[in-house]
Amino acid sequence: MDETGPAPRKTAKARSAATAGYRKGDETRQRLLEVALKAFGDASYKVATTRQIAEAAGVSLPTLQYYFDGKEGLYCACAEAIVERYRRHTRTAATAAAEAVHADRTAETARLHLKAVIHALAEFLVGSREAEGWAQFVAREMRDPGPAFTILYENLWGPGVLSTARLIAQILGLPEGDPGARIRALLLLSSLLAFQSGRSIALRTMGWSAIGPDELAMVLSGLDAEIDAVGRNFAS
Amino acid sequence: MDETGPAPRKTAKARSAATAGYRKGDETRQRLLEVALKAFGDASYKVATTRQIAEAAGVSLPTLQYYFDGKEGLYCACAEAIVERYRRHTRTAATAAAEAVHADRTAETARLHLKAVIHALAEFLVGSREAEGWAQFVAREMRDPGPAFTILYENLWGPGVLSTARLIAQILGLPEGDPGARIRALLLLSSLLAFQSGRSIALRTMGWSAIGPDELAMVLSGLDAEIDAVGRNFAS
DNA sequence: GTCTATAGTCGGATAGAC
DNA sequence: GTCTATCCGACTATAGAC
Repeated sequence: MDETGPAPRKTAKARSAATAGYRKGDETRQRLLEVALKAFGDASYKVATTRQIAEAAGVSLPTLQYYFDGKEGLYCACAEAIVERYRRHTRTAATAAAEAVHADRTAETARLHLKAVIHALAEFLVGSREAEGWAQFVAREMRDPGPAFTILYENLWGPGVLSTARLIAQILGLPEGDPGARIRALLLLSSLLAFQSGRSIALRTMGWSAIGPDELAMVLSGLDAEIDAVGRNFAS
Repeated sequence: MDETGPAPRKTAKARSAATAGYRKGDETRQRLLEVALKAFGDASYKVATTRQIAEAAGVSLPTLQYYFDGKEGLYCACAEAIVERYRRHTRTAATAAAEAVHADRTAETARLHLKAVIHALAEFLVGSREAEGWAQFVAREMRDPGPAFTILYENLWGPGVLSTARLIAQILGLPEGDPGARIRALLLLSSLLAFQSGRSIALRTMGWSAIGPDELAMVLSGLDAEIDAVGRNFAS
């Protein structure tokens, strides 16, 4: 039950690193992965360099080759690590919402759970210092699809958008899978990124120097207002 | 009154290209700029290459050097060109909204103009085929601030967010410059990017193959619903 | 497992002819 | 104004010793 888990992560050439027994070099592998997560968070796939990563990890270039079979293998390993860590961070809210959808199909229950999910996501994306780089990684791969797009779409974006859309459909009284609900889900999730991908703009606009707990609370209340408004009918 | 205007765009070294008279090479310069806009739209500053740009423009590398004093100069010239073209595209809606703010300070007028501004922006960002690359350029520079960040923030993001925030504040009955209104403005503008930066996710989620007039209409109606909800009070 | 040394490629920029 | 030729640095990956 380690950070990365024991199972299926080696590429063909690097298989030997996972032979049964003590696996002496696992710590080196882990250090490389950690450094790479940071590096690929700071810069895109093309711009980040294996030299820089190897140096920061205190190993030489061929070592990286040995464990991950090259730059692309390392990049994809990072994507898988992000998926796994993201799951651990948001499991609670996600399963609670999923159960609620089945247990109590009223609009107000769905609204409460939508708020809970969005709060969890916002806290993860904006609040957690370490998640900042991961979010950048995911956002970049979304905009300029690369070697890890499929991994991230199938494990993060796809399920996330769909479960959000399900909650919104329930609030609006629409059938599951309604296109309008999906659009609203995309708009809502995308607005979250104002304070993540768009951090430099947001800081400058708000006159903040960082997004701490107080700032996060203001953002959350803005998001709540948006969610409160979903599906309300009003005159005029 | 040409595409780029006559005035102050040369760097020190490239000054000679703008000496009085016929300026024989202006057409070459223009061609390079056009190609560069496309190239820097498709790829980031680091990833796009001057070789590729020069070749696509049908000139050699030193020519690029001659007109723009290197890669960075070309990049900033692109940013300035985008600002200028964006202004031409949205002048109408922007000035109308600005006047309305002064003429008629009711919430409903502000709401109508907010819708008009957002529609104009969405049509520009999502609808216009040529703006696609420009939007990518701007979005990238927002996330990873580079040589052109200041140009784009001061001329695009800053004014855009502020005028949106002003309209929202008016709808909400808050004083101009209220932080809550600014947050709502950032959230609203950021949600627009779901169908721009997030195009690959959006297409896949919606099952669309492209965003044509019909799809754009659905997005606009989602945005309208969001705007309609701003500032409404409702009993739970 | 991890290293040194190096191959092979490609990037931006410059010198200097025309 | 625009070119050809070239420099030099940085990158990914491999060969092969330890």
